[in-house]
Amino acid sequence: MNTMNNQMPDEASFLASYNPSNFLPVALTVDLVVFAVRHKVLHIALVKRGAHPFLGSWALPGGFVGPTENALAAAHRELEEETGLNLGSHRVFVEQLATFSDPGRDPRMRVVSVAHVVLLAAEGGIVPPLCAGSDAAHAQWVPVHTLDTPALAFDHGEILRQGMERLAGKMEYTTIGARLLPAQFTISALRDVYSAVWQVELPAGNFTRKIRPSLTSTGVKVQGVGAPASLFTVGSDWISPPLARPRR
Amino acid sequence: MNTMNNQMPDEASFLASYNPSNFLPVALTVDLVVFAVRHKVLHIALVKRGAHPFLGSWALPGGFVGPTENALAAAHRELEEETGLNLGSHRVFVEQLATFSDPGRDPRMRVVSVAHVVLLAAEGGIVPPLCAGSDAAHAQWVPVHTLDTPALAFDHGEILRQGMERLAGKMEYTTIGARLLPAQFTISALRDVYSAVWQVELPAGNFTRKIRPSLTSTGVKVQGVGAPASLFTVGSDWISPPLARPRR
DNA sequence: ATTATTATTATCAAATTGATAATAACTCTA
DNA sequence: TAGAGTTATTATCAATTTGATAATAATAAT
Repeated sequence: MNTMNNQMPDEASFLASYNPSNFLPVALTVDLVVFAVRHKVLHIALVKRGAHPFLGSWALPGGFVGPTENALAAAHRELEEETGLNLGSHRVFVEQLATFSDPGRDPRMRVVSVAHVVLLAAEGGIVPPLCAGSDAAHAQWVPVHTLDTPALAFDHGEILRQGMERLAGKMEYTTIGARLLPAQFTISALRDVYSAVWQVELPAGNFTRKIRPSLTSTGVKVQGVGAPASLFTVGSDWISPPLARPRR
Repeated sequence: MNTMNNQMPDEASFLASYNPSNFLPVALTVDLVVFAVRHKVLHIALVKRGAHPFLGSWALPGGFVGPTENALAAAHRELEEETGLNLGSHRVFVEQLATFSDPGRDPRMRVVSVAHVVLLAAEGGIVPPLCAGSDAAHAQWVPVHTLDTPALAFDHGEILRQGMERLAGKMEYTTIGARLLPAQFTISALRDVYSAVWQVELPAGNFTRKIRPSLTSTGVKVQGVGAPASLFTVGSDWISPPLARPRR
């Protein structure tokens, strides 16, 4: 078998079969829609751009995918680098959102970005502060529901919109909302997450009745303002039947 | 304003700010999971590879994203080129699935692929035949549920798995299944789509009761083997409350 | 004409829902 | 320390929805 010398003709036939005149290398990046619930308000991590284009505008954190990593690994790495978060000491959840590839989305060159949704667990409503990343950009938590999304840099407003829809939608039929809380949490804290994301108040009694089958009680109780509440962990990733998101 | 000469320093600072040592150009492709229901059986379009690697294996249709098109446009173009389908004369639905970027997914070079789900409408259980594409690869409809997915080329088995999960999942809460049928269809035909995708028989009476609010009757009736059935169009993209997919 | 097949509507007990209240266990404040 | 206020959890119940099954009707096949 000719193992040594078929590498080159192989790649040549590969390119030929795919019509090389249509082939152009692109830069691959990741963009991160990082959510956290601070004091019952849904926030997103944004960086202020320190260079043209969109100098001074808010943008999503992100960066290039390296030659030896996939997009998911790049998302984890950039999360640390751009926000200063120590992933070893925080609960984070990352999932791919969608890829944005319009030829003109970056005015400088062909940049294709794989957007990700990141959920950062808050402890008692407190979220770790963000530090300026490896580039000088200023990073900050910003409330999402009062944000002027069209003012974001590039197509980041549309990415954020899709990220919010993904989070809100998946919270109907999965326990993904618990990723915004510590591993052990009260049902009320989870209900506060739903209120922050869906922007509605859910009746406590019925919420407990419907979410309970997806949770596992630890038996431990914690003191709050009123009666003590049990701590739960996620028992199932699925909520069946799904919670109905009240639509206006 | 220095519009003319800040292009170069701008791009330089862009690259610098993103750590250029981690930057590597990649080839961007699309892969297509093309579904159609033939005679009540869910099929997928596959091409037989005519070159190394994976010579002779089944693979998903796909190809490079051109310099002036986004991934969605490339998906439409490659669908025509690789399967010989005339998009002007068939109902097709295309939506992005996910992006696959593992460094080793193609042994020849760094290829990042944006996978798409494509739904092709069958007319009376008949699906247009596939022709060999612009490259010599042989294209064919293959029943999905009896397919040895791990035997597919590259990571196409995993892409197919995610595509099937997307289709089956979205059919719980949207009328996307109707995209596998002509614009006007009977409730029974739609139920057959659900049976083909979910691999379960759904009771006819209850299915009608639950799907009806999402459909619009045309008033026209068609003759089949039994009683005449009304033709419907999609009235709403959403099914609320969702249909419960029976799980084993 | 009779039988078989299918679409559609109907029926009904069981399960689920939304709304509301009851109860219990705590903190806060005077 | 005795209310008053707050919250978690369970309970209640009428209204709605569900799954199962049947009834009805309209056609083709024999």
